[in-house]
Amino acid sequence: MSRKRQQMQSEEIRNSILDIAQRIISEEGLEALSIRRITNEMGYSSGSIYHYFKSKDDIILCILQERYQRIIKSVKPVDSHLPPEEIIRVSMKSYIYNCLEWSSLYKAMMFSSSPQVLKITAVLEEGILKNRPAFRGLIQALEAGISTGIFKACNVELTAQALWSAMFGLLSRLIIEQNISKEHMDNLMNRQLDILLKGLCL
Amino acid sequence: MSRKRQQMQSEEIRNSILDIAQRIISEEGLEALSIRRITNEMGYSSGSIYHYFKSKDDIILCILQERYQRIIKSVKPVDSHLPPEEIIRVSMKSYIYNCLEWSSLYKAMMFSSSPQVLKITAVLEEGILKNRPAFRGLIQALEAGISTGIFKACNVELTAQALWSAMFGLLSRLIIEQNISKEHMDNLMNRQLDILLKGLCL
Amino acid sequence: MSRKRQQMQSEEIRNSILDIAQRIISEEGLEALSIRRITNEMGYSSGSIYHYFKSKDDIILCILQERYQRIIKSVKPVDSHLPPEEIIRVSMKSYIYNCLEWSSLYKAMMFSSSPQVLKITAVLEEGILKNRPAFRGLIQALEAGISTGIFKACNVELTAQALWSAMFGLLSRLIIEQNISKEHMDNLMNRQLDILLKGLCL
Amino acid sequence: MSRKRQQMQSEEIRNSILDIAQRIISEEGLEALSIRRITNEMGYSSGSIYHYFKSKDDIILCILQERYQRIIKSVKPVDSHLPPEEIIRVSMKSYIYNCLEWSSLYKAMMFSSSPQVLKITAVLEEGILKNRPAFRGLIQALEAGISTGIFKACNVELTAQALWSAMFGLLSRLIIEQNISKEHMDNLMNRQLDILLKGLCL
DNA sequence: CATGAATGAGTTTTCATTCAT
DNA sequence: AATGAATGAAAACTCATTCAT
Repeated sequence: MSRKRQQMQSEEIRNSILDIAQRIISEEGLEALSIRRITNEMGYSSGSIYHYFKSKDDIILCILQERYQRIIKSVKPVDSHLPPEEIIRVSMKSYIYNCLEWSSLYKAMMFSSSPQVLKITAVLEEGILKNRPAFRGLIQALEAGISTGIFKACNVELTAQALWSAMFGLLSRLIIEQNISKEHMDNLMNRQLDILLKGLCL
Repeated sequence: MSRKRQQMQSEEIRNSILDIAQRIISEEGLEALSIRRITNEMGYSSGSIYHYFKSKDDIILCILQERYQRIIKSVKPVDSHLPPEEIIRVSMKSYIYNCLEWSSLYKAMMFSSSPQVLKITAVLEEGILKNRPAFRGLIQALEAGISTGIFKACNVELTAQALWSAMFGLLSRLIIEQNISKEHMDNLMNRQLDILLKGLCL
Repeated sequence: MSRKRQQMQSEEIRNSILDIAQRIISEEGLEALSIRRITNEMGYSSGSIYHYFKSKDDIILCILQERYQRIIKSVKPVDSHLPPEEIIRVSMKSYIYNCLEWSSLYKAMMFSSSPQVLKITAVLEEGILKNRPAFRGLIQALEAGISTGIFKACNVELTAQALWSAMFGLLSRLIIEQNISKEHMDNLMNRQLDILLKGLCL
Repeated sequence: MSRKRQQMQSEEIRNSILDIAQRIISEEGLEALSIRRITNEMGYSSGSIYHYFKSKDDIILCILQERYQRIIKSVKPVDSHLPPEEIIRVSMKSYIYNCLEWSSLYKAMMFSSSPQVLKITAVLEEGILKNRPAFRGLIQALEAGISTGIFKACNVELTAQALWSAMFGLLSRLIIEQNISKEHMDNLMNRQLDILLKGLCL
């Protein structure tokens, strides 16, 4: 009984460490993350964190793996009755806005070449998109667009990779350059989407 | 005579500092760069670096200006008699291949949000492309395409930003994911360029 | 038990830091104080001081608050039934003798223009004497003298500042010049006080 | 011939070192003085200063000895036909204003307990004022005041020391506390002088 | 399980001084 | 006489990690 309770507590503490660490990374970037800050905010002593994680790197990895996916999943699903172009346009913009809110974490994740992280984030490899639920919507929209004769027939995976990379490039620059006005952001997104969607058509 | 010789040596030492710094940045990222590491690798005391550079930031800036731009400038110019579409296609592919060869340095620079670095690398801000010689070719091609009636009329800067960001996204993923085959790379580039160029047309 | 013991130790270490710092300041001045010197003399690593104080400035502030004020407060209170002139004369002489015993620390503190130090030591600013308990006696004596018709009516704060500065000047020279005989010291103090007190009268 | 000229130059360079050092101390304080700054401002290399002075401390000492007296001497002489009270009042205010303009240098000099400096600055010792030309005016005014029956008979040297120390105290605090308004400064000086001069009278 | 003291290596920068040239 | 490269010690501060308690 008390063991179970302790286990629960232990799990909770682990989670609260991750929560705090995630918040620090999101708000102030990876460089601002320190063991001291986490433990201070928890009201714990600095040594205690080593009961739950074996190193700082371990914490970071856990956040990337356990938390990042929440962000991706939190992108609101788009009404699938809309025309395919509209689905692509809306979902991409929604993805961008969503990730901009977690930009530090997104950046840490998406710019990492660590094999463990790439297991989750890689998208360019051939055949990989089957394992990426987040791409399902995009692929279905492309297929729908092709079958309804709006889009030109094509290699759907390759096209999804090309499209997503384009949007990823814009999102990345928005995150990196930091000071782009909301208005200009919209212009950039719209212009890029106009080009991409026009480019898909017959 | 000996004065001249000293100057030579001085210049050589300055360069070797930049070499070492560049290597560290390329191999381990900007954050891994420290004065101590540079001087240790040179067998110098840490203070001596201040004979050659007035601060760490100064070193970084020099690498940006003296080294990074070499990479950008080493992109072969494209025959300007080609049709605009062709110019865009060829120069973008050439840019990608070129940067892939210096991928570590390129990554360190293009993914940095340091204000100094952004002074050189930022591209999204409104009106900024006038100061980016590297974009001259792209902008001229767009204008040429519009005036010859191949491309639809548009805001040229905005379009250049959208196009370049798209390509930057693909290039970034190629660098980050590392293991993409040459063949698939080409397919991705071609597919993206097909979409983008088609998207520009009337 | 052991917790309590640890706390004791902790308090002792904190005090020994302050002791060492105070000694360095007294013997060699504020500028000679460095974290390294303190920790070296303690046989500790330089970082460890940050367990006890959050910065060097914090240490200085503590010395000011915990140590310097002891000196000021150790000035024996003067029997308030004495005539105001006598109160001023006795308390000023007592202040001088007292501070001469801690002359190095007094000098280090009173000659410092560091903002932190001035927070505690400044006296000339208009309206500041309300916050200086050490001046209460002087001010009360002045007010008493005025109301009993011995002293001429005047701006009491301004007068207190002028009087105290005069005495401070003599004390400072006594500390700086070092070699003044006890007898001559007394002559100087008495002569200055005679002038000052005569100067206050109607 | 050329040797003489070289000697001249050598002397000139020495002086220009002192000039620059004095200016730095006056404008920014002793802590701001560095060999590098001096040589940079002269357009010389850092090593060259050691041909003219054997150390930084040597430079500081020379400034204190060779330059300080200029400041003291630059106090404008007061019209000796004025009444003694007026002479004392005017010359003390003039001394204060003068020294406030060179406050860093004055502070460095007057707060030093170095024997070499004290040879020049000491004033409290018995019998010492005979050797202090700067005190001649004050002593003469006191004697005049006594012989004309305005001031009470007294030990003139002791009185001069007491008066000067009082003024020195106010001046010191003005220098140390830094932020006193011109208006309040005047009030303080006037109040102190009122007390002191009244205190001298019969 | 938790503490908190302690370390030791790390960060950038400054500076007086030396010395071969 | 002058240079300028180089040193080495110093400055304050940070931080992940260890470990006895």
